[in-house]
Amino acid sequence: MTARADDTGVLAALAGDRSLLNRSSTVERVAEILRERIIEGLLRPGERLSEDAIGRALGVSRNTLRESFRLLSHERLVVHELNRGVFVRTLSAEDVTDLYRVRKLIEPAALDGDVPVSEEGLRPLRAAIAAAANAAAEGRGADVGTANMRFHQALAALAGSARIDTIMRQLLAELRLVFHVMDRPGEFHAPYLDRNREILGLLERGELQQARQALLDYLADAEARLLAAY
Amino acid sequence: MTARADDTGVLAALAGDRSLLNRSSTVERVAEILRERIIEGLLRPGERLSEDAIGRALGVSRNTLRESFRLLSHERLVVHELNRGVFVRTLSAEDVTDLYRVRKLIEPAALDGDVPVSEEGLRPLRAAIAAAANAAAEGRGADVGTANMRFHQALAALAGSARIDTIMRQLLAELRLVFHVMDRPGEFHAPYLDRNREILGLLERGELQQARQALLDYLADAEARLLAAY
DNA sequence: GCATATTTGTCCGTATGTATA
DNA sequence: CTATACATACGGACAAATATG
Repeated sequence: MTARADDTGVLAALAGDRSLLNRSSTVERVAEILRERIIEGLLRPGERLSEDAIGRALGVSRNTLRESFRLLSHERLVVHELNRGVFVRTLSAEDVTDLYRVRKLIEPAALDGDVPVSEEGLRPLRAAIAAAANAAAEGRGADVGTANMRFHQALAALAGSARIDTIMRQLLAELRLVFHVMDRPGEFHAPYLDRNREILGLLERGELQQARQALLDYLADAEARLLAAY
Repeated sequence: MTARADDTGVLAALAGDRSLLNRSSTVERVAEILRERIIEGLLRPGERLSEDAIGRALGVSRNTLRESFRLLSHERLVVHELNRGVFVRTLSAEDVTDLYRVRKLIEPAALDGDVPVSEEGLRPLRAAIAAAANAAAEGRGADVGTANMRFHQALAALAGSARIDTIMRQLLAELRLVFHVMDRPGEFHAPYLDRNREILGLLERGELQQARQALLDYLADAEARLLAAY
């Protein structure tokens, strides 16, 4: 932070917020900020996002902010109601069912091949497990969830498809919205660390079919627990 | 649904004109117009969409138009290049491969169950076949393609998932971009009318596994022919 | 149910930065 | 390198819809 402050500080002073290094538009950066706030639960489901208030808070014009809103609405993180504004999405039990229907389709498919998972494929899986273990040891429940999702993102990535990666990323972002209407979102993920570890172990030993079955069990269990909370 | 109908049903009846009678915003209507133009090939891959020219042509302000562009860029139909504008997307051979990777994942999955396809599920499939046959008989090649895609959209819909429907719709829209860089897009679809008919026949007879295999053959064949054209 | 205040939807003008002929 | 065209972003305006007292 201190090291970067020198570099970006000068550029930021000269070129406003848009530095030469940062090749993204204000619209995209604002969308990124809001996306993060929503995913972290700082902006809670059902909450209205006021153009005036948020535009003022972030120091951007209404027009710019509205473009960001359009991006987020396309990601299903917010809903846009005509003449009423945008609201953080509130998911229904049917949404949960549907999200898991797609997860059960996409994630196991990544393990359908007969060839063992490559070392490059395993690395992000191990990293996610390690991050989850650390977060759990330090009692950071929310971070356990984040690492957990990174594990499953990495699982889907084994399919080697850019579009599947995108689909999976959006599914997991939506799923975050579910956690934020639960009582104790932090506790939800804890039990799954071991199950993910088991899946990873099976993958390392090349037992793809068992890994696939363990994954299916995991998904069925997680879905059932989420639905029970609704 | 029925339990909530008392609360939301009344409200929906009063305020629901929004979703039924009409009333999408200008932004969405403009996006819809552009989406159609792109899908039909009137706006060709690589073409730049000038804010000024299109805004003037459609009679909307640049701010409104830019919001529409954001939606389309999120659908991958256009690419947004910073400070250069938006362009109709041009797909690569890798894109084709990736699109079919996802198709091969999603479409056969809709036939994975053991239960025969319901009558409601078969109806849109038959309608699509009939539309394709009509278009073929009248030499409307482009419409054969449209009907063909509707058939596969209906196939994916058998999964009963709103999100899969959306994913499929976007995949097929992207795929249209591929056809528009080919020499004779109209001719591409003609041979597949019979194959779709075959799939439908197998589904009607409840032979799901054979239908699934025929579908996989279809997809492999279509992918190969598209890649050959690249 | 009404009158008022607030907020969104849309358009316009403009200043600045960026890309390109 | 300059000139030109264009995108980016801002702020103001006003009508229309919605929320509030």
